[in-house]
Amino acid sequence: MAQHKSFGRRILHIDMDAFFASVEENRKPELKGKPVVIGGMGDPSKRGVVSTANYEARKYGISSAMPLRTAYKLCPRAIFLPVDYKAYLAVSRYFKAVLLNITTIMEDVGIDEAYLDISENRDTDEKISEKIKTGIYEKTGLTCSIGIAPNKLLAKIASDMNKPDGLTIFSGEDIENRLWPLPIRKLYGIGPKTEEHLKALNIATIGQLAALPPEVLVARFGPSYGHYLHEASRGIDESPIITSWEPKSFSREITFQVDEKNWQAIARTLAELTKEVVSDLAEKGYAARNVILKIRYSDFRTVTRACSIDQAVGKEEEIRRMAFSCLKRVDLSGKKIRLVGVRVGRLEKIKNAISGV
DNA sequence: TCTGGGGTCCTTGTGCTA
DNA sequence: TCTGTAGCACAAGGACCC
Repeated sequence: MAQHKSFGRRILHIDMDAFFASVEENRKPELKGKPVVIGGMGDPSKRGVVSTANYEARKYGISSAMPLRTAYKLCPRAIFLPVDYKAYLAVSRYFKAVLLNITTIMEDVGIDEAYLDISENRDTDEKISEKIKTGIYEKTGLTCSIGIAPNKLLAKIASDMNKPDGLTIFSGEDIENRLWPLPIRKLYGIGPKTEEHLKALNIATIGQLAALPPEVLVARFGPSYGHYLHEASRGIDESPIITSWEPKSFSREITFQVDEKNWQAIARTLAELTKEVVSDLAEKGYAARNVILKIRYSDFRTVTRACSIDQAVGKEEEIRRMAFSCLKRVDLSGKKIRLVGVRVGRLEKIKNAISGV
């Protein structure tokens, strides 16, 4: 893992605007101005959730992670499309090439986001942003939002402040006036559960969180996360830009269209998923020491069973045998299964691997 | 009634060993 | 030999991210 860390940093966070939906609108101009929802198989009568909704669809209250069926109820006239990951990846490569022209100190964050360390760049923030926005628009026809701040935490919050096609520059002096009035959910790392916990303590804004003694947070959330919350609420973040990393696991999982209780169907699905995971391992040149099975029952209760060995393996029969030994330890008697998944971890790089990626 | 898929990291509980 | 404890590894679950 390559890390870049320095003091007096200028970090830029870039987030593509409604990325999947924008790519679709770009290649199908007839979609422009209409509500567009991307998710699952593109069929709102089937199981799946919203990956991205364009700004027109968001007016109806449709948002990411919402079940497609709910989105359909909110806006039946919306156009529902399946996720075409390959197409979005191709566009992603174009816009990241533009970023690499600015600096090679870039951290990839998924398909539509990135951090850049522009500390050594002599241009002004405005000039750099203009170069990026123009470059990306020329290459892809898409717009993006940019945040620039002394660290990753604040840069990310900044890029979200002025969407779409925005630029927000955040300095250390803005903590009190611009960070503290924001709701706690705007802080990276605070999800629905932590929000609930904090609301129970009458904490609704980042400023109120910053005013809490760190001991209270540590007592409530443990040393690691408690300390993180205290620092983050004060805009403190020393985390480095990570320009390269090794994967820690590969996984595949699938939700059945209708809950399944037939053992053979579950076993068949597990075998198929295992095959795909093994193909990932081979393609990326890894072997695994750990196999984890995941089962979700119809009541959404989720269990996992793991199995480890001393010597890393990459052959399908071996991984499948481990996955099935895990399956035997799960109670399936008369129970309906919603999801089955398999993950391989404790990866070891194989020498002389054939890797096309 | 509804709640995807592919990841990472952290916490907690448990069993082993010194 | 018994008991307590600390450290470690691992399994399982949970929270969060895009």
